[in-house]
Amino acid sequence: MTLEDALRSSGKRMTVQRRLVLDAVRQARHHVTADEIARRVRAKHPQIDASTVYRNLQALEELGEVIHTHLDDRITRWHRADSHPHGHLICGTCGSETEVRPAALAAMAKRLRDEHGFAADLAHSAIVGICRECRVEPA
Amino acid sequence: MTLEDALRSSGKRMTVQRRLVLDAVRQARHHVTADEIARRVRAKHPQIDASTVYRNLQALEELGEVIHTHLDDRITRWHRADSHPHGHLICGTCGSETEVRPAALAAMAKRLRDEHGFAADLAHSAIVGICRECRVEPA
DNA sequence: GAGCCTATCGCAAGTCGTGGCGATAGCATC
DNA sequence: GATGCTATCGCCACGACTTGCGATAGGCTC
Repeated sequence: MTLEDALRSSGKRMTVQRRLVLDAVRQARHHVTADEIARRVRAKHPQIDASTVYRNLQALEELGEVIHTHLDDRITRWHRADSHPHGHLICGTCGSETEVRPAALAAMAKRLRDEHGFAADLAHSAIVGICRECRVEPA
Repeated sequence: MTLEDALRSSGKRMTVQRRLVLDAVRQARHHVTADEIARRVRAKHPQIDASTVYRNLQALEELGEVIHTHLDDRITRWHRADSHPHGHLICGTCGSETEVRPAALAAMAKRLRDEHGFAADLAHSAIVGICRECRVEPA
């Protein structure tokens, strides 16, 4: 389904603001915060409000164009929906962040599906714990 | 180690505010929000500020008395450290919340430890996905 | 291309949580 | 029990969102 089809079938519209937010997320290499997106967007259209950015990120997520992730701070990260999926391991001691292949999480996802009928999205929230270095030599 | 020992050895003090916050978390049956704790605390001492509640929850967590958890909203939940540990499965579609025994998550924790040397705390953040009911009959 | 419906916008106010600052009060010592 | 060091307090302002509201502007229809 194209973006136009998705827009039409959900009764949404394409505005200049929505276009700019989508482009900003697509151009970003990795995860970006709403604030970073707002800055990029305002480079061309300075009057665009932060709430517009937030609302468009939500709308674009409903359309399947972007995805958000939670690391262990209070800041939501966004990325394009077609980037390679992966989980995050975050060390609560030193704050280091490691990416893990979905395969490493698939076994647990399968178990949750078998035992609870629950289709887990293990890339949505980071997994918090203690990394190898901090276990050996606590900071 | 008793609470007094823990306080002494970390250079912390026991204030009436800290006592009230700890009691409020201990008396709560399940998870509670900082706001709910603040309300309980203010029932006796109305002048206690929200920031004091937040800072005491942090301090009590460092002392090992309370623990915080993230569900899928932006609100942190607190509970006593000696309650039975468990993970949370949260449906992104209907919002339902299911508790899971740690054993169901232990297999994945082991895999992360073996492959990445990472000691995951799978009770810290809820696991988001789609529950059985919503998979069969999407809302 | 004008008209109409309503999704979306910019603005302002509110929520949850964090951090700085001067005042207060634990608690160890005398 | 008085003294002194400093952890903690209440207050306030900020940061990341969220939400209600009247104004604007997509985009379908004629």
